[in-house]
Amino acid sequence: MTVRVRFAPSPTGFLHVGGLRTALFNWLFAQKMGGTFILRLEDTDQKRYTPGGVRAIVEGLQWLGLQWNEGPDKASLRQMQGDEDWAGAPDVGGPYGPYIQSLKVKRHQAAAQELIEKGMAYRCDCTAERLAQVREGQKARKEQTRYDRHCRFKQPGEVDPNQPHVVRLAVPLEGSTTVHDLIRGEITVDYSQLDDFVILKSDGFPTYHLAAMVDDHDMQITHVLRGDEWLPSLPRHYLIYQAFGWEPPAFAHLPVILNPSGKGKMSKRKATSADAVFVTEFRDEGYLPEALRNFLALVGWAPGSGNEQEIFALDELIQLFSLAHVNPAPAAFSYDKLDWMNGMYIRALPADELAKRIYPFLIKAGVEVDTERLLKITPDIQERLVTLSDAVEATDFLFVEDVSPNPVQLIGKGLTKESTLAILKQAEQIIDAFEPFEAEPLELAFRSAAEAAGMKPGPFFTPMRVAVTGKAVSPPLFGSIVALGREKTIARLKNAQQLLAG
RNA sequence: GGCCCAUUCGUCUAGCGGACUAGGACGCCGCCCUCUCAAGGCGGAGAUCGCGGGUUCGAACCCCGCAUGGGCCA
Repeated sequence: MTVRVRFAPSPTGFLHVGGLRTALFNWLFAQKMGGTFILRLEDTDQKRYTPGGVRAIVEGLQWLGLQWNEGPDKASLRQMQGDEDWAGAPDVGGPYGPYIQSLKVKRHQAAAQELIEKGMAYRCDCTAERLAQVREGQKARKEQTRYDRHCRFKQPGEVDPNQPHVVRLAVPLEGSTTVHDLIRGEITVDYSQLDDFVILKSDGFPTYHLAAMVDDHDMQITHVLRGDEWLPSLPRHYLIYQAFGWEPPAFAHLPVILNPSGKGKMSKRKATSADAVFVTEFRDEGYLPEALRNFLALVGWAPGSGNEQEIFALDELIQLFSLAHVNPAPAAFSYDKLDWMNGMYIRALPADELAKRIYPFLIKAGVEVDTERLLKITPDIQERLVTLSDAVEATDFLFVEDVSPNPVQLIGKGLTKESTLAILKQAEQIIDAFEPFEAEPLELAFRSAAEAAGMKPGPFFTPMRVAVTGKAVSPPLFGSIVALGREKTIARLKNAQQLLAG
């Protein structure tokens, strides 16, 4: 049997890193097993739907390179609440559609009906007031609050199907069930812990429990890899499969991702405002998708067996991935390590490719980019970038008319105004006619100049650096000068001299 | 409150009964390299394997309690 897995997010408007990680593991597992990766939109809970939610999911997955084999087509996307439709909308489709939960409500209702007929579920018309009363009585007696199964033993027809009611699953009154998790092993739960939970709400919509199980079955899902927060409801899900007489898929519950502090689930509210949580934020801050993907693969998973590698090409990741090496313990999200990894990926990029990726970040920052200069400086800033957006600050001096050096920085440590002026003047003269106008020969020339002046290169270069780039910390000086061009360099050297003299 | 899951350096992890003087990575510290900043190289500190009991000739590894953290439900 071929493996079929699914990623089934709610279109809430954002794709959270936790969700992305779940998607990644599903995708990796599918690739590894030569299986099918399915995208399904779980939009049944109307409250959680926000316009643009589908888009956030689609773009997030595509950005990371997680293409699905089956999923919503354009027509059903258009039918969906909110009339989701945009130019880049995916049109994947597949034989087990629709892949949008709200479009299957009829199917879910029929499924509930089927269970009623089988005697595995029943209609319940208990009012909210009665339910509250029962709950309070239980509280007063310090019992577990749960539905008291009042309607379970009513005569057939006693609950009017045409009046508002819910449908509840008839949970076995005694005994226990053993559920299996691929990561944690067997878990036994006593039926007395479960109550007759609702599978169809009074508005006719299915609950998650019913809808997801029916859809998983309809789509012939073989492995459910989902967040660990679903583990407590696994017994209910087994019960639903049993009620229908279906064979349940294999389940694997992935550990949650915790805040960097390790306290509490990773969330926007708990994270420092600067910390990214949503996929779009990582993208906009200049993380490379391949770096985030590599990093995310390592939260909760490691190749194991003595393999200490951490940077993986995609095909290696697929090759090595295994559920057996998923760590069941929750893991804190380390921005430090992500930063390091992003830097590794940036340095591994060919320079022209890097320049291409940097370009949109400069444009977005309002920079008037001179492509030729960008191309020239890229190799010099490559090992200095943590994220792509760092390039804005690293290259700003190249794309403005003038810089405004700070006189205090201009006169470096151990220098005077006079000696600084002399250095700038000399620099101007050397650069004026220097050939070839390339970083290495320039550097050699200036090194001999420094030596002739009886100075170490560092202090000698400082006034030039500040004059040309406007700051004390910059990319390598001669690469910067070459990228800027002879004319502008000389103008800035003159400018700095004027600044000091005046 | 009930139930479920988890627990190895600050963090991510390797480890599946003897190979552990517990390995690697991020971060941190130091040195080297060096035109600033990085990157890179080398080295260092950092874990009585949450605690207590068992099982065993032998336990980070198996079992039981407890504690703590997390999650779900209310």
